[in-house]
Amino acid sequence: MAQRGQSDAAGRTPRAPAENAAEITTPMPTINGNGLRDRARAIPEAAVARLAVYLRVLSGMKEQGVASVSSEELSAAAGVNSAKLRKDLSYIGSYGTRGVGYEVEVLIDQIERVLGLTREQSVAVVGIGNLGHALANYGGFPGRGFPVTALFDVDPDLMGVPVGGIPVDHIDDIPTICAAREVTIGVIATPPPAAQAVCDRLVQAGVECILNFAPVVLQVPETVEVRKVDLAVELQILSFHVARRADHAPAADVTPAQRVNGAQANGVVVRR
Amino acid sequence: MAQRGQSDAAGRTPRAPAENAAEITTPMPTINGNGLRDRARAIPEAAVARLAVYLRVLSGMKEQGVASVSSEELSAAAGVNSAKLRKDLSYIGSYGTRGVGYEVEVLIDQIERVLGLTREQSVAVVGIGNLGHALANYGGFPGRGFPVTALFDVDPDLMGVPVGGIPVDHIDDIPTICAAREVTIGVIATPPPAAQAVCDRLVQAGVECILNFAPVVLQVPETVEVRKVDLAVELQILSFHVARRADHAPAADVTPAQRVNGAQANGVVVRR
DNA sequence: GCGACTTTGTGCCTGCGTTCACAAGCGGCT
DNA sequence: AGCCGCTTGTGAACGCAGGCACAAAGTCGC
Repeated sequence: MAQRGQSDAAGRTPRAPAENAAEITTPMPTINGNGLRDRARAIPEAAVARLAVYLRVLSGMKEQGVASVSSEELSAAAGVNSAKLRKDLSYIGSYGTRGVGYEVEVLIDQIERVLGLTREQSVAVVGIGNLGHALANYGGFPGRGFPVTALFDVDPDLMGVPVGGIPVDHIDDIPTICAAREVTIGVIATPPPAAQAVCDRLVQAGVECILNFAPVVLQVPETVEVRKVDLAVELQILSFHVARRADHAPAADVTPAQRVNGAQANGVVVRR
Repeated sequence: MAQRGQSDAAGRTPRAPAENAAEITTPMPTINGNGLRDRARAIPEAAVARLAVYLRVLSGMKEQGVASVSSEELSAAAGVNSAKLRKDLSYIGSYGTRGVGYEVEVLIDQIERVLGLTREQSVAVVGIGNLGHALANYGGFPGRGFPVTALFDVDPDLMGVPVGGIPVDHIDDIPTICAAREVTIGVIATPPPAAQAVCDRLVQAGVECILNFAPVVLQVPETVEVRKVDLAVELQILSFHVARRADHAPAADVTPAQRVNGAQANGVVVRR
């Protein structure tokens, strides 16, 4: 119960959203040091993912010279409901102006701050196959980047060969090199059998966040955050939908002719 | 019938249970009644994603000669709660034997049936850059595959060059070639500016499911299913967690175990 | 300077997905 | 043959996320 109380009833609502969410899940405030950025804890995971999308859209707008944007415009461009967008933004504070909208630059700065993009995150990619190559060259992230500072593989032919400007090292060197280069995010793009071993080495090196492309369930200490991207699963989900359609409406079959590509979205007419 | 009123109150901390209990009214989604496969409609999206994971684990078990498995074992291997696993499986029918477990082969067959893997889904990959190469060569999917039957790009140097055994065609030929090869799933791995145009062509070709790797929000008719994989967003989510940790516990910490988020092991101790 | 208009921020309600706990059911043991 | 232990399948509770709708708050026009 930090400084809540009647302030939100009285007029100002400093950081109300953090309250009602935290109230249920975590009775323990744990406002260590500064109570300022602590509300970041209360942001729902799903909202974080969307914030990243908003950030990209905003970056594009900034480049086009757009200075101000309303929740309606931004939500349309990001493909979400405008109420949801406003709620997402309210998690990180109140940076809008009623009757006007949001200042693009301010919003960009705030989202970057919350997402931790103000300090660069070193990334290590393990497994320099096709996918690893793609990732190593992916350098062009929007706004601040995630510099890939280390590459690893087991293939002797790859050792020392630079890919995307970074030489490849042997996975046995993961602990030393990652620690030395202060890698904070590890990306696993190895064949499935090697993934767990690689993961263990990354953890050993102090990496606390891992993006896993290998189709295996990694076992990690609970201090380590893992996100998984599984191409096969994505395809199978789509396959499910194909099958569902086929079962569901066997009559309305594929008729390419009648399906004129109407750029009809969900009622949203975003042109850009 | 369940006298759970007592046993529940015994070990729980009920907070105002009266309110929400008011209107449960189970939707009753017209499940079975006739045992048709039409109930596939009722499977939650999240459950479908997990079914794909179970399928992979089961395939591995089958190869190792495992004939039968309990929900406890399977859930541990898949990194989920055992109750959740059983509920997921119950969506597709009752194929377990009480007191024993599930027959691996039966489960594999049923999951494949529900996911629509019994008929092969032709996949087209558009954008043969680094990522496109990786996808084109990804052929080795578990169990039944998703044969990649068409590749497209705009680069004249790539035309006709086989990648992963399939020649590359120009994106202008998407409508004809995709229709001819009965492509059901399109994968977009192009640069962002080209994505929407490619998407339109795929839709025009009759493709109803699209996997989008380009960081743009695609506008499609509502008959088309789009799934998005965004590497930058994934990294930014991880970055958020790095930042949260840094703010939260500058020193060695005890992670708030409340969210071991991510479908990873929930304190499940796995052999090895 | 005041009123009307615009847009944000959010309380509340609804619905979905996850979790819990237990009865039903099956096999093996005595 | 009957009981006992194990495991499934599921009804019900719980918590989170999404969406509506409105009051608060600021701007613009007159």
